[in-house]
Amino acid sequence: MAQVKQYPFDEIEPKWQKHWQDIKLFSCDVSKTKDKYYCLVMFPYPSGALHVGHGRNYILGDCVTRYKIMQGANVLSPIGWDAFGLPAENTAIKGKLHPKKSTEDNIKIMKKQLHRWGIGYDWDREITSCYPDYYKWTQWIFLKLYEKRLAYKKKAAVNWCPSCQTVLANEQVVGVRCERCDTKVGEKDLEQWFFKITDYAQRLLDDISKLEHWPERVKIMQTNWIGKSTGVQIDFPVVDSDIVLTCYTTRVDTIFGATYMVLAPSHPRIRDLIKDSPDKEKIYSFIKKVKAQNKQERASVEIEKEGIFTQRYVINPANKRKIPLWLANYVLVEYGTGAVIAVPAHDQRDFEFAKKYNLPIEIVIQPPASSRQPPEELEEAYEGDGIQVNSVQFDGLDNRTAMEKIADWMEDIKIGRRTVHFKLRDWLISRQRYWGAPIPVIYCEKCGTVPVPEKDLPVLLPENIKFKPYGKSPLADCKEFINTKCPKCKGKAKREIDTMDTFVDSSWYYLRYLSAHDDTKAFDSKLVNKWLPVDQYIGGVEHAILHLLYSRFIAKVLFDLGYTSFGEPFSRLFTQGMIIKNGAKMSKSKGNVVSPDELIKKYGVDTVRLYTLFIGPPERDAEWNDRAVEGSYRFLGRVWRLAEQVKNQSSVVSRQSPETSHLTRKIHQTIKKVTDDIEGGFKFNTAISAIMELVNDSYIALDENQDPSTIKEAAKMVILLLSPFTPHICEQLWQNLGNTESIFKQRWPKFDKDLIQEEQLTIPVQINGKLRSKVIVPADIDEEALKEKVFQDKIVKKWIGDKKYKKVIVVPKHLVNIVV
RNA sequence: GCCGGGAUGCUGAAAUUGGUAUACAGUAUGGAUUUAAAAUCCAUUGGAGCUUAGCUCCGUGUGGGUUCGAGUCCCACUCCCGGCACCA
Repeated sequence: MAQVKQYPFDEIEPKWQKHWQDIKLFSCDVSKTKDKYYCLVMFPYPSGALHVGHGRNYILGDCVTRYKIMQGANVLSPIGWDAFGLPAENTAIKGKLHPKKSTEDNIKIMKKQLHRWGIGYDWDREITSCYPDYYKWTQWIFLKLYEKRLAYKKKAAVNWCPSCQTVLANEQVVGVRCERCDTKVGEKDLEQWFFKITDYAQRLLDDISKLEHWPERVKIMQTNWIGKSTGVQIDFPVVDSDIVLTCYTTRVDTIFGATYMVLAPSHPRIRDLIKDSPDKEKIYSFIKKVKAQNKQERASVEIEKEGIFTQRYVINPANKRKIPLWLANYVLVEYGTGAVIAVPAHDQRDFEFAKKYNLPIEIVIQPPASSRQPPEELEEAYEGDGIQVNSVQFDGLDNRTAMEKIADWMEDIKIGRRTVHFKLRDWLISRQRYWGAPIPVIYCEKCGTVPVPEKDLPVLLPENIKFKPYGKSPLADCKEFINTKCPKCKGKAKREIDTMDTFVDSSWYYLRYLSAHDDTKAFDSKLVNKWLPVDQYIGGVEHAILHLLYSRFIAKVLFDLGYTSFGEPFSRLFTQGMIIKNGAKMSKSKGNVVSPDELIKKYGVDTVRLYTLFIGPPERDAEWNDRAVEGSYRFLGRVWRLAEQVKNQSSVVSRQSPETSHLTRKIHQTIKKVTDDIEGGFKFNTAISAIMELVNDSYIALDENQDPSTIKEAAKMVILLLSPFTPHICEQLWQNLGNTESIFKQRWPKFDKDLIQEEQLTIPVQINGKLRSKVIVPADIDEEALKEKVFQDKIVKKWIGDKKYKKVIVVPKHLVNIVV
């Protein structure tokens, strides 16, 4: 336990935090765009007190901000609150505290914490998404999408969370459970508002390649989420009927091997197809059985494939063959057309199904000769490439070529057409909830759906409301809200009672910061075009898909509407890892939350910041270790004492050392290392270890009574280099060294190229690849001189003896290897 | 199953991207200082062996390969963590 204070952190921290406020260190004049730098952290949801895991995000952002300020950039570092959302409403239902109140309380707590952490923001630009001056413009965004026909309403089977009493987007269901409250999700049919993000699927996919400075893993996740596939839609006429069933396949080369067709049990045409079937009852009970298994359950377990014959046949238009029509549980109605053409020889699922129900298997792609088998001996489907067989005019082609030729042929004779398919689905934005931005739409008996005119925004959320544990949205009972006049005919009309998904709020907030209090428009196009895209966006990897994809989508819509001149909102993205405690993500429910407040009280905030940064590479998850915090605390004590010592020595007249000392070189090497580590991508952990080395070397120099002015210079550099990480102690020490201006008005130090190399090098000498000796040589030695030196070495002579060497490999400045 | 990421001391982790593996910390042990403790400072802290001022081998999940030289590159595999999942 640290019972003796290393340095008076409790005095200096509040002092400097106040000072930064007084000199308005972080307020940004956005009219000046020279050297602009927009550093953005994902705005937090006000959930209550922050833990050290949250802290990582803000500390990283703060380090970048302070570093860039010292680089001379005009830095915009804003903050706000993603303040709408379910938890506040759930609290209201349980605790009778109004969401507005609880949200404001939480914001107060978190704001205090951010200040206490010493995180620098331009607080004049603070935004809160649940206030009318913000959500007015969220509603405006909705109207713009509506005008562009990118917002539409449709009835859809949606995920229904019985606990939250709200609809969840497919994307928000985790396993079979609600992302937020972990309740098992059911299904319900409702009229819902959607944003047509699928219209942008291709562009969202294409532009991923423009995101040079995004983590590879995030780009891959988004690519997979959009899930593009190209294939062919083929029409299959049903025998003795005028129904035509359309199938989608990505393997049109296997079409001649189709031996049956399968429909999803909820395919819309089933009723028509089986209305005269003798097995009608059996089929209906099968459908009922499959529908009882919800989608997630069907997917999560490797359940047995089951199916039933419909007693109907379809014609394969490629070869006019009559094939049976089945229903099966492994086909999903949500994907493709809900109808699958089954090729058991070349699709494993079809293969298993065919084996079970004794359906024929026919090979149409011949694998390499070695692995050929007759169909009845196959143990699994062959899904690889090969040569076409049994495919009439396409026999002998390789299947990749055949795929194109067959598609051409089908388009020619009009039995099929090429199509592109995306997994991405439209963004469901309706929430049957109170605590969100009301959807600005009015329903009139005469005029139908009428958008609220822009001049009537915002549609205010009524504050006097009753909260009910279940049932309809609280807005449904609020007559003053619902009853209104039609903007068109002035007749009686009702308001939409759904509110918007909070991802809508967060899909455009980064534009609002530039003109946070402008009540005439959502954002200032001129400013936004100068300041965007965001130079550095920092947030948790959990937002890798939803938030980041929606923001990209909205940015593109606003670009298309001519409001902005950029198609991508964030040019550089950093996703930090989670802080783990006892092997799990910190959460209140798991009871493993580490509160920063106590640690800050005990060690000071700089220690907590330093440890958070030193714990490991920021993009990786890291296990929090309370005891290890003390190491960071001790280090800051060492820095403090070093600065105190050089301060006292400052009066000593420095004697010029004839040669550049080791410490001088170390200073410049450290400046280079720290600068490179920050620029090269958030490698704060190694930057800090380099500073630690410089401190250690300074103490050694002190012990050896080396030139005090050099040691003082080293201490000065330690303070400067450390200042983005531990700003409070650095400010104080900077002042102690006799400076009157804030350290953040200082320029980031530059290193001297000539001094970053050692004057002497220790070159390892290998013989046949094994380390045998080391020679010390001048740093600027040339290859020949180095060789000579090596062969004079006693140990080398001993190893080689009289033997002739075959060759000598010299890696300049690195090593010499002699092959004997 | 597929797609990502990873595996290095007792622990968190470094390694100039193919060039002295384990930097910087943490932990532990011993010592100095102290009436005592805390704090501070010093030493040791991958393994084995030896003829122990030191030296020699082995050692980066496993097995192979390329190379003068591999934690790093190639092939095959095992395990762990994320994401997706009967996607036609």
